[in-house]
Amino acid sequence: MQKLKEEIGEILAPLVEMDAEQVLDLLEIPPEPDYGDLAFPCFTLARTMKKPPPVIAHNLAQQLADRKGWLWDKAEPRGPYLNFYIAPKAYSQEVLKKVWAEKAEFGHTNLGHGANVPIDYSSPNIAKPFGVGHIRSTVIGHSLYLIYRALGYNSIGINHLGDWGTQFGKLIVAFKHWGDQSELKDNPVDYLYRLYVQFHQQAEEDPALDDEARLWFKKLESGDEEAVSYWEHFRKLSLETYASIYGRLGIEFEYYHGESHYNQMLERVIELVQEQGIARESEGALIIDLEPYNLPPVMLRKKDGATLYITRDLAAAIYRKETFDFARSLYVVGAEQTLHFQQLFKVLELLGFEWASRCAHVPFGMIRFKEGRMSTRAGKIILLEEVLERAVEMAREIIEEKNPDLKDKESAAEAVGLGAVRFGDLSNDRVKNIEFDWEKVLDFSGETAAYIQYAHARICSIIRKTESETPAWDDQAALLLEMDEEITLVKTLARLPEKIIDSAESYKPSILARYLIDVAREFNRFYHNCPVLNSAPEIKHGRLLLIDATRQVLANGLGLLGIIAPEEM
RNA sequence: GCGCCUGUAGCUCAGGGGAUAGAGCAGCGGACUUCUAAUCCGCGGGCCGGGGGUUCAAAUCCUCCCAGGCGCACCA
Repeated sequence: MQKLKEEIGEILAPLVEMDAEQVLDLLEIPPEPDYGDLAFPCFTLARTMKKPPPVIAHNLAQQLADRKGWLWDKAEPRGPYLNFYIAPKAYSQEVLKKVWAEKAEFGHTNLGHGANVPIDYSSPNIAKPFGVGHIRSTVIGHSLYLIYRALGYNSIGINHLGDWGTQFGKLIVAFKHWGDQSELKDNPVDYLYRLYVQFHQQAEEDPALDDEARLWFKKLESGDEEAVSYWEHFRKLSLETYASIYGRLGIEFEYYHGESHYNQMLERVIELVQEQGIARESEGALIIDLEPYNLPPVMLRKKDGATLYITRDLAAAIYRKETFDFARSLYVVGAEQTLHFQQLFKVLELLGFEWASRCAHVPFGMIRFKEGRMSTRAGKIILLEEVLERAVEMAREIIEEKNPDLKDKESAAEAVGLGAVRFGDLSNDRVKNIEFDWEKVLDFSGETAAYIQYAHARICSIIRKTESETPAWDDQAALLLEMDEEITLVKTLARLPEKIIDSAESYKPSILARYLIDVAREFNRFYHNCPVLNSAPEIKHGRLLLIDATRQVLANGLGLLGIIAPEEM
């Protein structure tokens, strides 16, 4: 907790001839609880003081021997470290009071001061089914959206739909050759997807189809009426299908600005690039050479005059800057596009935009089968809807078995099932690939969302059994906590604010997810060793305050992951 | 060929300069007349991919190698 650090910083700074701030930077959390709660390493002092670190630690401890602070009790040397031990009671009171006072705001800060942070996430390709692969950008992006909000930034969710490009040429060709209106109407995305797969199969044998597709995309770009009407039709039907998935997952966007949204700006981008003299013609195409920067060239316009993905991304980046004047602009897009973003940001820099450095690609690994990667084209894919459905069904079965009397089983099953899927994607470092495994998806034991939700539900259950819905604050009751399990839990709760900041700065919701597992684990230990309702009245009150704070931390944290914390399950 | 990412317990992964490298799963053994056993407690399990280097200190930083993944001009 910050207050404790500051207290120690002030005490220590004059003794080691450093600024309080420098001391704060050095303080670290020891690996073992036995080693205290905050450690000051003496290695860096060894040089200036010309003494071995353990001697320095020992001397400092002697100077502090008879002193203690409000939040710390004692300082002891251990090897090269000077370890500070918190004053458990005062510290508990301080932490619990803060959570009590801030409630749903605990962990939130106002680092952002309302600055805009557009976040590009989800961004599915229209007319392709929403596979499990797409859930990563969606849930990681949405969680970052919520986390930045909690830090006082004005997050702006942008769904950069893949609603433009050669694939529409392909779909138009496929539909003209083999399409059927009534099948399209019945199950649009699924049908378009089948056509898309069919196109790629046929194109293997008949490459002329690819040329035909390119031609149709070119027609689309030049506003050909027939092409545009196909495109509008496909787009509209796809969006309707996505809306139901987003609704179910509680995902929201400020803007559905797909690639097509930037069509009118493309000419301007090309002019801009030419004015800056960084582009040149090559084999009939317009390219920017990035060789001096060790990057492959960027193509802005094909020899047939059609634009590419990066042309639209340049327009989008400039549009976002002009519209939102962002503090940061985030792109939650798969790691396979790292090179694309390196090129994009480099071109922005070459155009003289100093804000290029405020754009960041937030990459993540792919979801793969044991046998290899998923492929939309080849039809090797698992639909997100199927995953969600099976996860919720599994949750339903477990609830039926464990808690048959539960009133609202359906909403609990929904929360647990969807939470499991989300958590699976959020809890590991995003840069790593994930191997898709039904057994793992459907396992709700151990380090899972259900583990956290279960702890939350247990707390709610205890509180429900007391007279009042939420325990009243009591300074004295909060001072009575002293069991190891209680103090460890308090210390863990105190870390929520820093974990939220760490998650935001590293763009890693997994940091928060892991932390919530720790909170739930410490709560479970407490739960098994410290009765709440059946303890002496003063102790009972203190413990109620403790579990209520735990409930709040779990709820706040899960909320930032986009996971619902049911009161019963 | 070049570039980026990853390699930690049987499996899935935390830890990303600092004290004795940690969880979950799987396995074995315990704990429900007591606040929800989706839980808890205990046991076994490791050349942190390999070599070299920087440092008082390396799983962590640098370098080379190996293995896997992903990219590298007319897809997104």
